[in-house]
Amino acid sequence: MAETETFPDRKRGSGVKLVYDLLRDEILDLVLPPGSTIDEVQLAERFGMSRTPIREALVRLAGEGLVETLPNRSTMVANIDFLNLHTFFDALTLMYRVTTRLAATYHQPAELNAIRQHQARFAAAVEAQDALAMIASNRDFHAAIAEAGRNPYYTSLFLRVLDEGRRLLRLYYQSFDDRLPREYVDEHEAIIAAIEARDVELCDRLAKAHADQIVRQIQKFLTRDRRQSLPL
Amino acid sequence: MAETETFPDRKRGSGVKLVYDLLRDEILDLVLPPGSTIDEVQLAERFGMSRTPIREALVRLAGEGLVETLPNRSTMVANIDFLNLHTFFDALTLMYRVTTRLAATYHQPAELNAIRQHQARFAAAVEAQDALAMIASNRDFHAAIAEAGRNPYYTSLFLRVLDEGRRLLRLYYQSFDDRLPREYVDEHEAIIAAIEARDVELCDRLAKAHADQIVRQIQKFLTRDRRQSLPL
DNA sequence: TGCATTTTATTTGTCGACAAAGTTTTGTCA
DNA sequence: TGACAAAACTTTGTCGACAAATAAAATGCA
Repeated sequence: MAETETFPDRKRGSGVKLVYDLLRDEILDLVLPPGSTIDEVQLAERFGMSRTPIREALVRLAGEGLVETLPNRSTMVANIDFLNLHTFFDALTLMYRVTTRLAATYHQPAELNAIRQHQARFAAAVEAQDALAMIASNRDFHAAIAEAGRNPYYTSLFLRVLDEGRRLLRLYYQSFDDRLPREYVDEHEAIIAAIEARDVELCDRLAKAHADQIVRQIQKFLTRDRRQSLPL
Repeated sequence: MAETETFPDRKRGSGVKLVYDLLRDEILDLVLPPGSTIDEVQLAERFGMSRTPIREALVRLAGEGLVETLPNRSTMVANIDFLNLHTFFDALTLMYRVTTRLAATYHQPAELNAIRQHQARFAAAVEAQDALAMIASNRDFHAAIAEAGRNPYYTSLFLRVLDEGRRLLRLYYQSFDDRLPREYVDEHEAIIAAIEARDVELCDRLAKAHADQIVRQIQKFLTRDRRQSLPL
């Protein structure tokens, strides 16, 4: 039997954010599978509110490409575009490099601290073999680096790319029994050190290597031979 | 006396797009000045519809950063952040380069054609000294190049940056009596040729030079000495 | 049975209404 | 007069209702 959610009385104006955040998480953690339809009325009942705030949350999600709305028809969770993954890898790599470079130049002590905290959480998640926490803290780690780079244009694109990556990584680790690699922890540490040393070129190289590593892992997963798992 | 707009019967679902497109244009052409407040009820009367579709259009505009919404308070046209223009220049330059490079690699004949058409309109606008048309077609020209590059992540960021640039350029040419420079026409032609030749490195250099040129012009405008125009 | 067409049902887009939050005006007292 | 409080007004966020659009079911016909 499913748990019954209860949403206590909330302040006027908080409903949209509540729905938005929850739907967003459910989409990115693949709780809502790509392509599945979203029912406004059902959500309205689930959250105990009218359709108006639900719709606003959906419009915002659509603006970020996490949801697709067909006119006069249902809105559905955005599909993962496996055919054009190379555009994703390309953007991911460039954004890793650019944001890490900028962080080396513009970071301030407090920001480096925030980055370290996310890294600590990331290391703990890897240690505990907690895939969801690892994916989330990895995203936060790189988002914090982008913040330190202080370019809102890059940050917003990077967040979008990282979110898309969150879905891919979830897919990846689901299929490999959630066994998490430790080399990322060390790579993160090296990146932190390079940012602190304000070594732009080293940051660039490390960011590129880090991106390549991730891209390679995902590609390995996508191109692996699935034939032996077919029943005969 | 102001012209009275009339909006004929429209199909169900078209209202949001109508409002969105019009508000967007008015914001980017500085018809709605940055910082000015937006009245939902007034818009609803103006377009002859209820507040619901107006609100949805505003939510979408907020998602693109063209409008800022204060909870329980008015929503206003986003301000231009003059203090952090360098982040804009940085992103603009990088996106010029990246999208032009990708266009050189991935463009197809039809797309090159579209790019040429925008360039023709751009040249005509410069010839006619029509600043608004020139700004719009310049944006379309570079957007078409991004399209040819086929990376939706880059395209979406680039469009956002170009839109922000539309406001800045409008400001620029308003203040200089809308006298339009012709060198951009030639630079555009060179870029087209480089894309057609699929010369990635040349595209990169030309895009960077083009970006630098624009950045320099805007900076010149922003830092010019305004003292002599003060009344004594 | 298989296909086209009408009926019914579901779902979306829009509306008018209303209450909560915020803003301005009015009123009171020092 | 000037500062503070109360009242009146404006604007926003949410709701329930309804009609247009689509999807599903039922019906008719060969």
